[in-house]
Amino acid sequence: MGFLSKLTQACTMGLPFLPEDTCAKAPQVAGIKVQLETFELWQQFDQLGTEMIVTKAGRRMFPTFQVHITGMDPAAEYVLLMDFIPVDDKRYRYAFHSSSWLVAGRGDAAVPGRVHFHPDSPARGAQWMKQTVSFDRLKLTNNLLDDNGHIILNSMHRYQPRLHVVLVDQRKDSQLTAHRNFCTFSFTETRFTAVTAYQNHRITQLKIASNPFAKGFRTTDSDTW
Amino acid sequence: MGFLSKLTQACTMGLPFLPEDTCAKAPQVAGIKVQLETFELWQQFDQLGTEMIVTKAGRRMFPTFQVHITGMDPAAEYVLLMDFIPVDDKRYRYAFHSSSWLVAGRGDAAVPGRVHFHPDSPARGAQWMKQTVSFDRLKLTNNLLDDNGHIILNSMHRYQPRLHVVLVDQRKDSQLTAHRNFCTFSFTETRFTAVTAYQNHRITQLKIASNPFAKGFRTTDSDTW
DNA sequence: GTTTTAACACCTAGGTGTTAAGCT
DNA sequence: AGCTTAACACCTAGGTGTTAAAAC
Repeated sequence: MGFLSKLTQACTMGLPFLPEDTCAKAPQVAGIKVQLETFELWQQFDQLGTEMIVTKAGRRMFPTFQVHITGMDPAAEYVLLMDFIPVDDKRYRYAFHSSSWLVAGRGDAAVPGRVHFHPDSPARGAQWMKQTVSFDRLKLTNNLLDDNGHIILNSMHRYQPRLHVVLVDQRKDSQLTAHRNFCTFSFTETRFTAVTAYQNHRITQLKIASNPFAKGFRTTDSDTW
Repeated sequence: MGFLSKLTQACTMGLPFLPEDTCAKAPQVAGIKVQLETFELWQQFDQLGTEMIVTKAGRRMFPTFQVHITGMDPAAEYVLLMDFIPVDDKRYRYAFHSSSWLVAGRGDAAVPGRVHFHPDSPARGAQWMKQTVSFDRLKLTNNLLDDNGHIILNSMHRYQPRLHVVLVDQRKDSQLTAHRNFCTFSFTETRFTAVTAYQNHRITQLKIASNPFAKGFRTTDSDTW
């Protein structure tokens, strides 16, 4: 089995969600620090209840998940990838009259678990640390039969994005040590509800105000963010 | 020294230009066949004397260098890269009155030799063979101090693009066998003169007629290609 | 009634040759 | 004179929320 296949398995199967960063004790990953970029923007969305559009063809996230990394071994090789785990086993619906989310029953059947490898992977620590690492190519879809490698999510369900930093072990015949030499980072500010159409109008307005691609919908009064 | 550094050195230094494809006898590269895509278009340009624009910021090639590959080991890993070698040691100028290229003296000082790695490298044979491999991200520049990793060329000089297919040897502590386990392919139809502005008006017309990005300059009479 | 889809106008981002000015 | 540069209008390609219709 190839490296990526093994890694995919390891990352989608056995990893429990932990609210804090988890690092193995291997010297080349233990010291890694990850800082969420555009943190203030994520916070603004989070306070309103972030929503992310999912479409059949795949939709980018906004805000984009991007991080600044320190503490890697500059010469060592790492793979960076993201996955999304359900926050709970509930389905939600939005009550427009009260402008709030309500639990609408148990979660739907789990979708095919997928991961998104950062396209620069694998690369050396020096490269990852040189500048902001952006996952802007990542797309979300609600198409269970998606054939483009996009992340599949259930609409009206809540998800927590996670970042995994995996050390590529160069030693010949080493068992892939993905279960040991990796770190997992999650930022609770990046949680969101997957939707096919925006529910909370204030989320729509914040997206329009902050996403350059939505500039066409800006009015003078929504410019103040 | 890293893999790519070694490879870069190996490819820019010691490789003599050969008009025919050259393959080492290693079983995983000896059977590789490479077919130039959009061959007819390249031929049309070649018959007129292909010109490629070079700019300070970097300019794509048109036609794009793209190939279809067969005969790889589907499970083996390969790196694909391109370089450009001078066809001769001459400088050219275009005689408008006779619509032909003339030798204008000896070639200028050689530019920094660079290679362009296909961004999907390294990847398995199965991946490379699955669909057309396109080098559309490759850019040509005349800026000797270019900092973007673009291919540096002398304007008014003739060049031959080359494709190198390098087998990535997975064995630990194997000396990098780039000097043995690789193939080089060149297609004489892809030779061109680097220019900062088009010289032959028929080349301009064929570019306008065939490059979608130049559609704005099409007239009804140049549509017939 | 709620959720999803597809077409759409309006953007960003960047690839074209043109053109006029600048360089040597 | 020959060659190069930079601004430009006009494209391609694709990321936005909107909207009305469709699906369930």
